[in-house]
Amino acid sequence: MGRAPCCDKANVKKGPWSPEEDAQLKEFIEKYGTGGNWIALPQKAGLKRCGKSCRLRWLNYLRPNIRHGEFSDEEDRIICTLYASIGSRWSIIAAQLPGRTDNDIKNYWNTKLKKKLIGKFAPTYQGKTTPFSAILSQSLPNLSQLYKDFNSFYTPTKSQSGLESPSLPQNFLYNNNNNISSSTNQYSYYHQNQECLMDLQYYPVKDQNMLMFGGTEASRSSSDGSCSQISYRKDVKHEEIGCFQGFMFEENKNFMLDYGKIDGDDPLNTFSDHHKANGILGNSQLHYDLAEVKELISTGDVCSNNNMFFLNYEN
DNA sequence: AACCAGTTCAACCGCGCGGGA
DNA sequence: CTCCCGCGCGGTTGAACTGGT
Repeated sequence: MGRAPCCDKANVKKGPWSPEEDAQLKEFIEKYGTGGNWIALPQKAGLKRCGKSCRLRWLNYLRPNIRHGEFSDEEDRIICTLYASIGSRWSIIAAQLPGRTDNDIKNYWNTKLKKKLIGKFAPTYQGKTTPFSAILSQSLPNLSQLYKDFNSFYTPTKSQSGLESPSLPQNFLYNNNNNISSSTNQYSYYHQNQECLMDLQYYPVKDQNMLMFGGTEASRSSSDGSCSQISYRKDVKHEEIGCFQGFMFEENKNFMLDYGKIDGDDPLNTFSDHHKANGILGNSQLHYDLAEVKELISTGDVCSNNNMFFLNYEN
């Protein structure tokens, strides 16, 4: 037994709105407002439409100052930045773009922008073509914020067993952050009122100033002392995108935040395989060093003058 | 001209949330 | 505190459109 329908489905019109209906709705709302009740509005306005349909039509098309048409580069940048940090919260993203609706932005992202980003770069590494997308944030985040972002990117989806954490490199570096335990090297946070712990690994890459930080598996503590392992995936739908990585640059300190592999059944192994395949894990070289990334940015194909961005690797 | 595949985007649907009774 | 109801949101659908053969 489902929820009661919001209107009499048999007596409401569905499908595209006619110009007459548009005019009727517009005229009514301009005259009387919505009255704070969309459900009652169609009857008052003499429309054979569901209240939700009226609301959608008004918000997406009829209300004043709606903008349609091409998105500017600046709008692209804002959408990418926000999507990278909050995911598919279209209404919040829309709030940053005056005149744009959440529906418009959602459609734009799903049909154009996502593809545009994925196809933007195709540099080669060891003979492999590696699509590359870059998304910049407004300002240089501090490490604490970076960890918060990291937290927001992940959500436990299923239990998994049999995964072993890779051993930490000898020259493991510890970052002094409130959420990270120096003794256990675990990042703690709360999900669904339960304390969750994530093992962290730092891998030195390329040079001493560039570090990699990866959360590849985690354990959730239980009251009975048992520990079950959980895999982590992105909260947002990035399955098609593949492995998402973020870099952060500070003066003389270049950090790479690795969000790990997010598709495949075994995040730990795919993470490892992926990075082994690309020569990232351990002391070997990174795809792009700072100079290379700066060069990519300077081509103008991605936004510049920001300090944090996200890279996309596709296998 | 006809057909097909891919793309776009308006609109629908179901669900979670919050406010009021 | 619980229940009900409307709103708002994000995901999905499908008709219309476009481009290629």
